[in-house]
This record gives sequence, C-alpha cells and structure tokens, in this order.
Amino acid sequence: MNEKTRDWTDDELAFLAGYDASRYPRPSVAVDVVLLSVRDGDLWTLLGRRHEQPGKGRWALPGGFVGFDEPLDATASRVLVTKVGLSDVFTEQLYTFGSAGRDPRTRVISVAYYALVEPALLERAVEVRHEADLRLGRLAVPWPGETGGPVGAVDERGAPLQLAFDHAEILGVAVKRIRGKLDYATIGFELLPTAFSLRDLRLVHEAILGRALNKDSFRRRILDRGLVVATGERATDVGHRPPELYRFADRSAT
Amino acid sequence: MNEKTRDWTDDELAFLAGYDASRYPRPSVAVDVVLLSVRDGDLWTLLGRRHEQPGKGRWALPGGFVGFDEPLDATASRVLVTKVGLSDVFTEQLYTFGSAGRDPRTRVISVAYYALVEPALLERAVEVRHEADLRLGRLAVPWPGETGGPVGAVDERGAPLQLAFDHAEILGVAVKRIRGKLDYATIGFELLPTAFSLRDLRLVHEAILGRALNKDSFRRRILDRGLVVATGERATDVGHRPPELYRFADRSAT
DNA sequence: ATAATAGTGTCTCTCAGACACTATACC
DNA sequence: GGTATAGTGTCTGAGAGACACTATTAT
Repeated sequence: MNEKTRDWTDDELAFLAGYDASRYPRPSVAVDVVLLSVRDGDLWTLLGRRHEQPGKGRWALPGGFVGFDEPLDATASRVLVTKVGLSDVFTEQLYTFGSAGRDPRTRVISVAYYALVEPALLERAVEVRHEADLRLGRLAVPWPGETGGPVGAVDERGAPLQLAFDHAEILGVAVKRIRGKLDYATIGFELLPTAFSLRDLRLVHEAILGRALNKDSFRRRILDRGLVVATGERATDVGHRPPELYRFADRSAT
Repeated sequence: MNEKTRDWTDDELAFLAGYDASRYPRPSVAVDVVLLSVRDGDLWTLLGRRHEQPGKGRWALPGGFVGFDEPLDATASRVLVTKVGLSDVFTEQLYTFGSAGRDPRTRVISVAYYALVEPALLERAVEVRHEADLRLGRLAVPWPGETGGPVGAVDERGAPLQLAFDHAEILGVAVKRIRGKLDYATIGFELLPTAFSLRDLRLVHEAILGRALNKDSFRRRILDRGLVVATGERATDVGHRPPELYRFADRSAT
C-alpha cells in the first residue's frame, strides 16, 4: 500500500472541514492579459511600466481587478479596451496564478488570459498610447519545445526588461500553451493580416515554436488540411518571385 | 481596416480605467475538484449530495472556499483530504469558471482542478465515507474526440444524476483536457495500480478517449517509448493466457 | 544574367492500422 | 480440445523530411 491514504483524527477533520473561508477576508481577483504578436521572427508582448509600488519602474502585463458581478472574460475585454485600445481580439483563458506571496501588498489571485493580434494593430496601439508608458517586449524563451519555465522579455536592442510580480512565469505558461495548441488550432491565423503568403504563415509558426520548420512539408500540411484558400492575388515588391496570397478558409467548411 | 480598434471618448476611458474593483465587494473564490478514475471501461467521478440550497439534493463536485492566504493548490489538497480522505494524489489545475450567475447566492469564482486516482482507492473512499452521501457517477460523454461541451453523470443503473451549478460544464472541460493530454503525458498511469498489463493500460486509454484503440499499435507505441518496464511477473486467474505485468519506467530514465 | 524565393515532383523513413499466425493459460 | 487473450511478424498506407528541379519576379 502506498501512502495515498491515511487515517485522520476526528480533531483534524473537524478543524479542516469546519474551516469556511467565506467568513474570512476574501482574496482580490485580477485578470492579467498576455497580448502576443509575431514580428521579424520573434514573439512580442505588450508591457506597461508600473508607476507605483510594488514593482515601481518594472514592466507588467496589462491587467485589472475583476468587478463583483463581472464575468472573467468581460474583465479581460475591458482591460484590452481601456489599457490598450483593442476590441474584438482573439482571447482565451490561460491559467490562474494563486500563490500566496505573488503580490506583496495583499493576496491577489490572477486569472491570466492570452490574446493574439496581428503586429500592425499592436504597433499602432503602442504608438497611440505612447504617453501611457506602453511598450513591446521581445520574448526570450530559454527552453526548447514544451519544457516550460519562466520567460523573460528584452527591448529592441536585447537589453532585459525587469518584469513585475510573477509575470515571467505567466509569459512562460503562455508560450508553452500556444506552442502546444499550434498544431491543432488556428492560432497562427490570428497573428496575420487577412491575406498572407504561406511563407508568412510558416514564419509565424517558427517564431512560436522557436525552431525552423521544413518548408515543403509545411506547405503540404497546410494546403492538405484545407485551412487556407488561395485569393488569386500575389504579393508585390518582394524582390523575387511573388507568392500567392491566401486567406482563412471559412470555418464552417471544415 | 477591420473593426478591431475604435476610438474611445475621454469620458469612456476615464470611467472604465478609473474603475478599481478592489475598492468594491470582492467575489468569493472556491476550488472544485474533479476526481476521476476508470473502472469497467468507463470514467467515474466522485460526487457529493448537497444538503443545502441552492441545488439541494443535487450532486456536486467536492469543493471548498480558498482561504485568504491559502495557495490554490493547497485548497485543492485540503478538499481532497477533508472531503474524500485522499492525500498525495496527482492533481492539476483545469480552468477557472467565472460567469456571473453560476452560483445564485452570490458571486463565486471557481478554480477547477482535476485529480486522477486508481479505482480501488476511490471505491474505498466512497465506502469509508458512505454516511457523508458521497457516491461515484459514471460520466456520459455525448461528444466524440475533443469537441467539448457539458458532460453528465449517471448512476450504476444508468439513471441520470442531477448535477449542481455548472458542474456538467466543469466535467466537460475535464474530459476534454485529459483526452488532449493523454497522448503526450503519463496520465494513464495515475489511474492504474503499480503493476498492470498492457491490456489494462489500453482499456484505461479507451475509456478516456471514448473509442477503441488498435491493440497491436498500442502495444508497440507504449513499449517503443520506453514508458513501461516489464516486471517479470504475470497476472493469475484471468481465465486465459496470463499477460506480463508492467510498471512505470523511472521518469529520469526518459 | 543573377539572386532569391515560389512551387512541384519524387524518394525515403517512420509510424499506425490491419491481419495472420503462434503461444499459453483456464475450462 | 475449445476458448480467450497474449504476443510476434509482416504488409500497407499516410504523412513528414530531404532534395532535385523548374518558375517567376526584381535588380
């Protein structure tokens, strides 16, 4: 018999079962959003500089507290609208971070979301709200595959950005998640404009996975699955033979 | 330009950004645990009858409120110990359910966990705590693959069990999750005793996936990956040629 | 013409499914 | 011997990687 069960004394059980946390102070609940995009073969995320303690001067994911009657998804949308100026973005719940000491002020449980957006929109958001100390950080993933672990961010010149709280952990979970979902979900498409070449799509996949992909089999796989439809148009001014442009296939056609 | 950005008036932004939910009443945070096992080719989960409104008389996942300074994982462990009598069980966070009306009393955000345990332990837990109105429910999954959607529970004779709150949704997410993780994780092993035949392991996989698997390629795949090691012993009293028994390979050997 | 990438065709390797066959227990 | 499952060997088909080759545009 392994140690998976043991007998508890009546005292222990009474104490533990009688503990009703709802009668005690409640933790705060917040939502943090990992807003991801792919540019120049790298993953980038939106960060905001903190102006208050704790973590003053450090860079944090955009976030906000959950209203008493506000659904979690609504909080994520509200954060994107108010702090970044984006609406109608692909958003999905990631993981809930609830360690005791992650925020030194008080107990804050953070429900993390990730959102995917094409780089042009993200760059515009940063420009428009530059005064708000928003910036993009390039993700530096120190592990291969889906190993997992914290992920840091660096600026355009490669200098590390100090991240607030446990946000490096959150970035790590986000990268691991989208790497895992890339195969069987349509994640790549959220990161591209309406029309794109298969090369664009492959570069997005390579940036997410952090490794090179076989050009030929990537093309075959994407086309065979019927996920994309040729638009009949071609890119221009590319300095070489222009590629056919594709768009997403209607999902109902799957 | 699609409708992914729009201009917000200063008034809108001031209102939305100024809303600091931390100054308002906080939602309660609870943990619910989907305790899963495989028996007779089906997935079973542990349910407790509710003795109070709302949902009086219905069947609910074991759960509890999160203490103010209690990590989420610790709440999940505490629930398993106090309500089921199990400790040292494989447990992983599943998803956080935060719709506004999921508990009619007040706002309750539930961080769902799933746990995997071999059937003998689960049956013993139900027997020992029978007076506590614990029982096992057999999952009835109405969708194939990883489609997703609510999952109901039925009793031994196939009669539906009325589930409380949104617990059918939680069961659905749990099934979808373990189906997705089965391929690349060692989920099946958590549901088996120390020594098991490859047939046992295959039946566990089939119960999780809800479909039959090819006997030969399953054997090859498991053995080729080196996940299991032959013990040199064989099962007895099986009414036919007795199979070799295997155990998990040491994980560091991978 | 050269550079650079697009796009096609083919070979091979791996792996899962299918199937045939032998092995070994209990009845 | 009959039955049921364990376990092995082989064929086939799908899909990914590798690679050779042609196509098309900008310079």
